[in-house]
Amino acid sequence: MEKKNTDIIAKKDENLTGLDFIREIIRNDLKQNKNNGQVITRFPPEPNGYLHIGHAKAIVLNFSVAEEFKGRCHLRFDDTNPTKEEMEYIDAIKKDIRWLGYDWDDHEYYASDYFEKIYDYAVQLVKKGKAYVDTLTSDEIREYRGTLTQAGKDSPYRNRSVEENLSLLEKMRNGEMEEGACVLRARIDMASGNINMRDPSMYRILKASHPKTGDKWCIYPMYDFAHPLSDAIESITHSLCTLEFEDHRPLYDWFLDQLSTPAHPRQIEFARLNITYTVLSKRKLLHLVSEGHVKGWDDPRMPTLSGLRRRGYTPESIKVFCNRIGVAKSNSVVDIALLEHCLREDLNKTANRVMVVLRPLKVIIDNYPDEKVEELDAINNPEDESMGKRTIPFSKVIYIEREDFKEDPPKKFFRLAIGREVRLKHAYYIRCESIVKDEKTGDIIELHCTYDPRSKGGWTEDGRKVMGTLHWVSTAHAIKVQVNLYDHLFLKEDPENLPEGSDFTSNLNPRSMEIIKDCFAEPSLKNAQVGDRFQFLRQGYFCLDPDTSSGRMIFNRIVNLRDSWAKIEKSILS
RNA sequence: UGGGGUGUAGCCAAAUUGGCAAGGCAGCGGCCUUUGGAGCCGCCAUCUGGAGGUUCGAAUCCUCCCGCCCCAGCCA
Repeated sequence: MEKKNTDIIAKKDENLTGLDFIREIIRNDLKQNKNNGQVITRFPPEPNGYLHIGHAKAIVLNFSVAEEFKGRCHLRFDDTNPTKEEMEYIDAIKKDIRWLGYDWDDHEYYASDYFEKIYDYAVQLVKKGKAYVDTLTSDEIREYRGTLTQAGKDSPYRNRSVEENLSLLEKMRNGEMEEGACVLRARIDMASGNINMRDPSMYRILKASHPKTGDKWCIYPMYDFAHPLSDAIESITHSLCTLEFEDHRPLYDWFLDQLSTPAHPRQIEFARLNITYTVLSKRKLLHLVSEGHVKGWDDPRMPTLSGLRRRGYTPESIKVFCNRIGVAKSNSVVDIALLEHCLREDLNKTANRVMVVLRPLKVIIDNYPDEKVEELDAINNPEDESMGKRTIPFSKVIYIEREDFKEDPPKKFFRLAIGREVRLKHAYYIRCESIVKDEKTGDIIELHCTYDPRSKGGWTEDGRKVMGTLHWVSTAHAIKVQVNLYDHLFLKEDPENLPEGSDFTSNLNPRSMEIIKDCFAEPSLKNAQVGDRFQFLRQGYFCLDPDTSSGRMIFNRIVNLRDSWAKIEKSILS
């Protein structure tokens, strides 16, 4: 038997608990057979900046709701303000949505596609006496609007005749009026407690060239007028937006009630996403880019989708995250640890393991033959055997991680120290016999070790217990690579939490990026392609950056591995 | 006495609409481990912003109080 839309269990990823309130509303609408059982949503970005993970929440919501209820989701650019919008952003937005894995077929629309229709609707309102041209200055309009606690008062031009309004509106459209000389206003109620209803502006004069319509128009509709009409023209059934538009809803409905449109979509508001240690406002992100605090919109530290992509985030992890945080109406701040958890969860299953030494310390294995090289077997991903195996060259001189040796090992440190034995992953047990220091600085230059030939592959039959396992790389075979270590862009959980007089950039983390130039990677990494993701054993997940050139590979750290030793170390210190 | 929202654990967030507080993250123990990764097991709200009330029974209903968020663009 065919499934009805209402039978669909949403949120496939999650347990079968209640639907979020939006899916609940839609299900009920469907039960009552509203909209002929159709569900059409839309994602309406303004092309004035890059998409960030907050938009991803809206994208995932709109597209997955549409899919779950067998409807569709439109992509519509809300391009009603040519002074801020650019083609560059349109292209970037499309690329980002596709990267997330969504497809809008041919339902790609622009509010500007509807400018003619929207204008006609405006004329209708004027004819009904529900809109008028106001020649008050913008300052005067603000004064007349009143305050939060005091009613506004009517503009002296509020009662112009329909004929005069019509001719004035036409003059606005024809470019016969100066920018700022007048606006078209809805005639609603200057005493409303809801300020949005105090005769809001519908059209303003902007003598600016538009990325799509060029110089065809010199008046542009305001969001509050264009949005409900665009939704209605596309027969959107559920228009999902963020909480700050809640008190615009009466206006949204007012316009649609006054006009006879093909549909009257239902606007539903949900809480926008906030994440700890992160700033998610286009204005602030633009500021970070334009003031050079980051290297661009796609800087791997940015929460933009292009930044996350370059950093190495998988689209899958972002979608899982968006589903896991839920959709509700209370303002919330999600712990960035949840995002990182979703990332690791995905990468753990999909990323090949390789060995890379970030801060090398030379180890000479005294009892290993000088010229001998062995090719040792290594599994690519212990989570998934089907990802295969590779070999790694082993020889007398290797690098290990500097922090894996300690002259004075603290309690619970079970890595290398003089007289101790550890396992080299996939290779042999080695014991540290002596160390060589720089006479002047006292720095450790190299370690002398011996290996146990019976421990080939990393184990022995005698059941000897070896606690530590280190990653390593053969010096003669290693390739030198650059590694960029990233950390949170902001020092404070809430970057907006500032002392009086300073701005959010004072909370920037000065150590959000650390570049390590001379790292040594196992030779198999030679074949890596830009965008490939790996787990550097015991270090974290890394992604080959597009700045990589033939002479220099650059890896971005996507996220570190959970590090329980770091916690132990911290508790020992305190 | 401006309007609109919202309060469930450190952070998100459910609770089939009055039936006895899911789940995830974080944290904490333990097991396991050729990654101090992963995995596995256990613990983590006598209680839903507060105070009253209705009821056999309240996070859900009523009353009052408190906190937090949004709105005074010719931005979206």
